[in-house]
Amino acid sequence: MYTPSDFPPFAVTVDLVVLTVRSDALCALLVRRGEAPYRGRWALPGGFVRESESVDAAAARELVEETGVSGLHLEQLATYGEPRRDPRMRVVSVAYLALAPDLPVPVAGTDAAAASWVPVSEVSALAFDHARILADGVERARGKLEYTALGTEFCGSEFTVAELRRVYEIVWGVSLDPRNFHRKVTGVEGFLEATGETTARDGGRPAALYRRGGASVLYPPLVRG
Amino acid sequence: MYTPSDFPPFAVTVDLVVLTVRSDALCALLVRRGEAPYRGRWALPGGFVRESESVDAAAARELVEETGVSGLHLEQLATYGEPRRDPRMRVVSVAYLALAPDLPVPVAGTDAAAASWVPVSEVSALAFDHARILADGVERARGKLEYTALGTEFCGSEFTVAELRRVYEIVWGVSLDPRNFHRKVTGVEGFLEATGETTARDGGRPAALYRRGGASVLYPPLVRG
DNA sequence: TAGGGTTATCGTCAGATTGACGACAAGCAA
DNA sequence: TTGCTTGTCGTCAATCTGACGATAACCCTA
Repeated sequence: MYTPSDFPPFAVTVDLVVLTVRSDALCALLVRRGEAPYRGRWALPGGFVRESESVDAAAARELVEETGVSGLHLEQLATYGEPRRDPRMRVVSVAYLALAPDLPVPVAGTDAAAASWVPVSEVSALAFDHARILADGVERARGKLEYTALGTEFCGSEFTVAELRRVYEIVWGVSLDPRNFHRKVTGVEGFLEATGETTARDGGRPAALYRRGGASVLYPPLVRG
Repeated sequence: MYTPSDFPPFAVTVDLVVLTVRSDALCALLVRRGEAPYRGRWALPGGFVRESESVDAAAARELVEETGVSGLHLEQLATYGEPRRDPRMRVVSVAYLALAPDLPVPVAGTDAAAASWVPVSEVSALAFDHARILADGVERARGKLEYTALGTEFCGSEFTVAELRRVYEIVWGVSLDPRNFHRKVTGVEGFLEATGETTARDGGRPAALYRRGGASVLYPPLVRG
């Protein structure tokens, strides 16, 4: 009915673009490769999809393994399948984008020598085609902040409007008017949910604390700069 | 260095969601399967990725084979990799979205018994998980029309504002005010390029003909109904 | 050849949204 | 108490949107 020549065998992997905002910079989670090829180079975390798991499940599994945290937002980014992107064999990689709050130091994975948060502006010479995947992920994240409520994923469970604004400023690399930003995000139905509490952790007048609201799309969208 | 158990072999395929607007309906290109499994069922066109071609190239090749036309807009949609989505073996499928003008009758593919444009509202019982892939493609197309200039891809090389408006109305399933739509699309810089000619093919007063402009993103976006 | 029907295009106007920015509130430190 | 800092509310002009009136330019038919 069908023969092996009908479907050349591929290896299928997942690669993760995990982004966070910390120390006033947009950072990506990278691992240093412990094995050839590209031994010693920085790369995106990822791994082979197992025989009995879905591709999405493989991505979720790797994400928990790398960050030690579950429940993070995870979405498919794109699939990369150039014939020679891995020198060993034909590999098709499904990339995922995850947005995380400022997590503690990442866990060193099983097959990675080290894991670290690296500001995306300082990333250079990644293994394979991971530079392009990372760039695609950053661009997707920037776009997502405009018309979805995902900016809150970079914050903790409770946050102030100013903290959220700094996320936008850092991810987009622009500065936003605090008063207009405040009016906008508190005005969009379902974006933020007031907790009733305040905090003075940034000095100055105490700010109201909010939680993520139920809305996932923002209409009208926020606008960059 | 590595053993077969590290990377279980997968078959990798591409599936195409090819959409067009014809006879006042949003239609998808479907083929009737000539082989098991799902023999006789409608399915999305697609096929195996060859050993020496990239996944993107495989999608482009299939698109030309199925439509007989090259140069259509083609973009990655998503990748589907549930373990049992193909009963024969583990298959990961990369789906692509293509938008086409009203093409002549599609060409019957090599391994498909028949190919046809089917209104998406009348599609039922597709093979594999193709119903979900088609739904994802339609939803993506609807969204793309809001903030990109891709609506023009459904039109021929020259078209009137009213023809473009009907595309939006059919894809979104809403009705739009002709006067406001006209103001909007002719006002966005780079969206439409006047040819200087007119046509009266719809009866009534002759309408100005336009070509696609260079813009790919629409700012501000169009809004659904 | 004068209407009447149809579609295209321009104009108007009120309401909503945006961007720039003034003003005041509420904490901390000297 | 005086500043300094950050948060929040208000104002105002410019712009955009949605609803819709009016006119233009073709076809058809009487």
